[in-house]
Amino acid sequence: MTAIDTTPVKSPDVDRSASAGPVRPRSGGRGRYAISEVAALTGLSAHTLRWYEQIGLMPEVERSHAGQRRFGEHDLEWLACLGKLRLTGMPIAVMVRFAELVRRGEETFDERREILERTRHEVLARIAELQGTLDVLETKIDFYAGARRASEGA
Amino acid sequence: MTAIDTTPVKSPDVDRSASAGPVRPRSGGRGRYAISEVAALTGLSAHTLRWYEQIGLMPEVERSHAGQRRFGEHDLEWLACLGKLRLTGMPIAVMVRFAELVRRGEETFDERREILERTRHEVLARIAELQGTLDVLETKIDFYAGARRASEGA
DNA sequence: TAGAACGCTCGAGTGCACTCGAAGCAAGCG
DNA sequence: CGCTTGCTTCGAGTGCACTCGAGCGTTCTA
Repeated sequence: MTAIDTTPVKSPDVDRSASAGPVRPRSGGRGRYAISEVAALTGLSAHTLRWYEQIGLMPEVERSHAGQRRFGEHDLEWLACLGKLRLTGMPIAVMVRFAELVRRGEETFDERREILERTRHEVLARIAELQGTLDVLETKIDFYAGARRASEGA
Repeated sequence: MTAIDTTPVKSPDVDRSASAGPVRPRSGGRGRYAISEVAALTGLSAHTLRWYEQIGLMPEVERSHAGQRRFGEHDLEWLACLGKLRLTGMPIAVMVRFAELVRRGEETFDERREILERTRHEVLARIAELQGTLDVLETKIDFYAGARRASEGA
């Protein structure tokens, strides 16, 4: 009951853009990924990954004996979660807040839910807005297409 | 046939946010609006309106004898159009390009249509993306709501 | 006609989300 | 052993879309 802080969005829909070739584990250990591997897997740059940790978006990544980051499966899942939140347009500051709540444990479930519900409303509003622009766009496209037909035919 | 460069999106869905009280015409002339009036009508700041003109987003606003801007109905329609394009998420640079094409006249209908079609695709993609995040969001919200019910009941 | 309110230009500043570079240490291969 | 590759920290730079301020002229209202 303590490991499910991330809400199990197990879908490995990790965005493989910028990945070149198969990712082979660098430092043996089961699910221990070097930063470059995680960069390849997530599409985020190594710089960005370090920055995420620095600002408190990552819980605190394990280090190798030499001090290098070793990301675990758990970290990858969390990054996938962050990716989804980022897609909603959620500002980094809110994601940081959310990450903080996750670190604090189960007593923050309510606030986490509130954040997600607010986000849901914003996403719905944005979708409606975009739907509205679609109508305008299509009207205009039809206008230009019509103008083209008119100047060609007859 | 020369006045319809804007494509007549006549819907006066001008966003009246930030408008305080009724807008009374400042400098008499039929549909001649001062910058503050246009700001109130569109929700854009006077600074932003000047900046839009400066970067070539506005065709070139008329001036009073003293050099103050006097926006016409045509300008308002164009601003409404820009507002819609902005809602699509279109970058300013593309809007500037579009404005330039509008100034160049009817021979640019094709490129205008292309821009709008590209935009339409992007909007559709963005909507799909947001729909995807909605699913995740709802799953997580349900999880937290469920956890709350579990800790309260039984 | 005084004075507040408004508008002008030009250039600098802001906030966001990265993105990059420099200097230096560490790992691992031939 | 030397070399490439990759990692570290820190701080500065980028691109976008505004946003603001200074300093000065104009216009409206009492």
